[in-house]
Amino acid sequence: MKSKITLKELAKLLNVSVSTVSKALNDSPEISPKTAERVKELARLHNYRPNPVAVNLKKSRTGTIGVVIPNISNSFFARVLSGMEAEAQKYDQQVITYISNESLEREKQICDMLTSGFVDGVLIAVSEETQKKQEYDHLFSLVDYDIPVVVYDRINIDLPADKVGVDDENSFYDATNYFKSRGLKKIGLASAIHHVGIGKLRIKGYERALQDHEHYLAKSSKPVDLRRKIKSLITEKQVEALLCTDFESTIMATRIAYEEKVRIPQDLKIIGYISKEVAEFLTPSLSYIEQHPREVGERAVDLLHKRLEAGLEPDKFVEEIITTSLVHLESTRF
Amino acid sequence: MKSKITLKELAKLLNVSVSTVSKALNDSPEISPKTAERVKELARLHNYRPNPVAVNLKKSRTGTIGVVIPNISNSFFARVLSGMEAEAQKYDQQVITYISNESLEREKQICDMLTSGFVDGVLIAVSEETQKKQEYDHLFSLVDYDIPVVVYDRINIDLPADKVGVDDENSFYDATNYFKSRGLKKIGLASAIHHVGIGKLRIKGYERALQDHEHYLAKSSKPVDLRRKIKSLITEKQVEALLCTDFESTIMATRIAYEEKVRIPQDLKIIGYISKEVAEFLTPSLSYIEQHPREVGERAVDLLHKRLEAGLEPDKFVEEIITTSLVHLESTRF
DNA sequence: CTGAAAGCGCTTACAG
DNA sequence: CTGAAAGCGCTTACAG
Repeated sequence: MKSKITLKELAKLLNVSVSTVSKALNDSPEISPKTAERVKELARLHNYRPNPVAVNLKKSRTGTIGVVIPNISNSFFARVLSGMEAEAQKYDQQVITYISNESLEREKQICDMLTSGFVDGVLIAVSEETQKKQEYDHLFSLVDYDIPVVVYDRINIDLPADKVGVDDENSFYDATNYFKSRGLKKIGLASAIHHVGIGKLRIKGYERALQDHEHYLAKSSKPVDLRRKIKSLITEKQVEALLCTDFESTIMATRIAYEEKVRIPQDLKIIGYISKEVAEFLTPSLSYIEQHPREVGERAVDLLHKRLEAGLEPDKFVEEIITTSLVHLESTRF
Repeated sequence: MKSKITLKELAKLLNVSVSTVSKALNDSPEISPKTAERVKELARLHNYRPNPVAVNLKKSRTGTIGVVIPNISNSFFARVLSGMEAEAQKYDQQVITYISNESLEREKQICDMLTSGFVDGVLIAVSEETQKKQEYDHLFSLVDYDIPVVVYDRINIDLPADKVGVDDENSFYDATNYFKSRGLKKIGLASAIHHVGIGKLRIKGYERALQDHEHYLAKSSKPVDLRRKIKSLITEKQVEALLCTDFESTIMATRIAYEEKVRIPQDLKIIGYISKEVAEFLTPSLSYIEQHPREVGERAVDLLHKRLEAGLEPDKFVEEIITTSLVHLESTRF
């Protein structure tokens, strides 16, 4: 049972003052090499670690950053968090996690907590409900309290904050163009999330690339309807390729293709928005849009760090867009 | 731009001492109702919130709990975290998240950090590598530093700590018996995680229930091998039911059944260890073992809280097992 | 080069 | 009922 040793105790053991010990351990040039060595020696022996709470109080900071996540079961956000955690370690910041469960009410509670000084800065992806109701007062109050905020992923919101987003629109613009460039004419899109921001953007990218061609859309948040619509696209319209904006529509499309004996990729190419793990695992393996969630997390932490270190111009906010990649597996083989 | 007001400033405005303000805000009986009201009034007006770092320093605590997660992309752990976060809020504790990525090295680093006083207690599921190498020194050092530890999920480890686990063995024992009770004779099991603790337990439950019957096992961590073995079980051995210990084997089994025109549930019943979201979404929907991850998280936080409040007997550790439920969807319809 | 002092923002015995 | 003082464990001007 080791008990934590303090600066004061260390000082007593060494017969020097607390200030000397503190300076020695912090490599202050004021201290003689000899004393410094003595101090460090004993500190090492006792495995001394400064009490972070005391250090933070002294430095008027918390040493933590608050991360607000709408839905942790979504593996995209889970990976973003992972990137944040790794990057925060580099800056010796601890990550405090808050989960809003896509609820505006919960998000308000969280922001209220955050304004009382638990964290040095906040990384947030706003909840769906918040987006829908466009109620941003609680976010502005963070800003009012001088707490730096970085908005990540769901950046379509008018807030004086730095932002890190994913290039949703271009991902499907490029994917659609890829199919066009390979000579495909009938390119369809399936979506179970056409009503939310990222869904809209992906669809927009598809439509922008396809403005001169015919569109083939299967959109519904109701599984039964979506299934019917996708089936129609595959069997009646006989689309040659299908872009799927989300996990549900992707899995459904592959399943329907299989049931209808439409071969992937021979008769139908598919690109989905699913995670690498699932994509590689399916039969055939599924080409997917890689969003680089870890990078989103890392960049968000970096931006916050720069902001905290005053490395960014005040009142001028940065917006970073992480470019997606199209990863080709079996389902897009020509 | 509101700037945070301090006790001292509040005291000056009110012409009373800092102690009086502090006591008034903490509802000390020492303070006259009149003063208390005056103080609270002004505090409300300025939206005063005590600086948590200062309060924590004074109270010799951190106000945070550290959660170590092996793999946040695993939706089980994501949900556990969600439960922890919700429960921690109730106790006004902040959750600091650390992700070990199943790496012993990383886990050691994390534990090293944690011993220097960032948190009041630790909730940990040890990494796979740690389990395999059975190197637990870093965990013992947490205990040595008097940091209460609660081990969750992967509790098969000899550490003086409270534990919250899932009843992996019984889940498959019960599931197997369910099939037996319905008169099935050829009950198989597929696993891509037969080499790790939870996989072993699930298989053990299956074997215990089936001791007098023949076993039908398909185990491999290599997709190609696993696929071959599952296919053999389904087509050659013609098992009537299949228990799958993990996501990979579950998806693979349904796929193979479909390819081989083995109908689910008519010819083959399946129970898998997959999340509700995926289970309900598949065609047909898949019966699954619900592990109640949120509850695991909640109970872990509760235990830690009790331990911190000295509500648990010292040197006597609690082990809680969360009972799983078998959720019947279409794949087990008789 | 070393140390006494002030202070980060609180809480809490203790004196009056 | 109120306030001065000590202290949580540090850091950092400042004096010597």
